[in-house]
Amino acid sequence: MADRPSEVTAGRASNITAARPLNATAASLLGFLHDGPKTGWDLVVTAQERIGKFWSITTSQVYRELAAMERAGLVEAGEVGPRDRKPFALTDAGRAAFAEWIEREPGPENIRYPLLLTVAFGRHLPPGRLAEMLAVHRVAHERRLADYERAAECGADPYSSATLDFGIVYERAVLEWFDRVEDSLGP
Amino acid sequence: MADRPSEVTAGRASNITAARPLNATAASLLGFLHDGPKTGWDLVVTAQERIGKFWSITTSQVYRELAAMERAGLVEAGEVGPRDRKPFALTDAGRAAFAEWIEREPGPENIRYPLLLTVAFGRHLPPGRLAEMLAVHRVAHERRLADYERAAECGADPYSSATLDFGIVYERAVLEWFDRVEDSLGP
DNA sequence: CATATCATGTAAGAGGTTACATGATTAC
DNA sequence: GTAATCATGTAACCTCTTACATGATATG
Repeated sequence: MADRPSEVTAGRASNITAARPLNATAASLLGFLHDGPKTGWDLVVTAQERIGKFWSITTSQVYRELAAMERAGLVEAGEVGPRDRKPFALTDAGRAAFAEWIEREPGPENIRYPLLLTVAFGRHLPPGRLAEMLAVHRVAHERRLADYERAAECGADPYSSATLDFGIVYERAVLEWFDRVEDSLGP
Repeated sequence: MADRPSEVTAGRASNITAARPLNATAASLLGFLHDGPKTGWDLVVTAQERIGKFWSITTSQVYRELAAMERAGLVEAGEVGPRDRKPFALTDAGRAAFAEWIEREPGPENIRYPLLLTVAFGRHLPPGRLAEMLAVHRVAHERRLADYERAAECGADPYSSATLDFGIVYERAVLEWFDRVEDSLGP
């Protein structure tokens, strides 16, 4: 285990209090805890599987939010199990905080796609280099589409299907875009 | 004008040095400066117009990155004009830093769409409420698609067209998704 | 002369990433 | 026994957002 936190630079805590609305990442963790207690590790894995396509979460964040939510009384640590597994369970306050979060109007999406920046400034790049970059990203999207379509074959609950479907529709659109762009910027 | 920065808490400076590669936001600003000197304000407006669809930038960031890039010698302030307009021009070092940035492999995209989180946890919401939220977002996407299509009618250089085209393809895909989701989660 | 817009920025901190440290247990 | 993976976390830092402060100039 790492060093004890120094008093001076102890990791800036995530800002979770009763007064402020939850951030979406913390809320998601609470969401997953509705299915029963989970450890930080479990949550990382679950989040990656279930919302990783459109909401990336790192292990650092998970442990930080869990600690903050424990301080705020939204989750409760259970008994430490084998391999230091430390399960967290939802409290009533946590359930209430989640309910409040999910009632709120979801904010606007925000896409950050560095490749599009590169394309936007494409005139500063030899055409071949740009085509190369596009090709690299195209195969990544093809692969993802294939993964999603495979996942869609084994059915799931309607909510998971809906988000998976978003991924499929999105990836198809991006691939269509690659076709068009390779025509217009290629030769 | 605001208070002078205190020595203790002076705004954390953006970390731009010759040693590290530029961040994408700073690089974009340099990209726009290839068309001639611009003030912070100009850059905010230009960025919003040209890359705002897939790379949001705030005024705070612009002024901070400009200050950092000036310290690093990547841009040079010109004479202050009317209304305190302070134009910045690209230096040779800035041109070189941009060239280096755009040669790099662009990173993966990252989409964060809170609505999808809400859908993923939709079972915790009365169906009508979820439908309401979907409807709100649908009209936002319809509006954006219309804007993009209007913009596409007045042609532009191929690189701008390509990124605009991404927006169009994306918005159409999202609308298609709304159709499907309203079917599967609606009744 | 009042309001809108142009224009500059600071302060504070939330949220996210990267890199690291540590050790237990399972599978080969 | 050694490598992979499970599992917990800290430290450091960057990036981005929100809220605010300040004033000049154009427009009605």
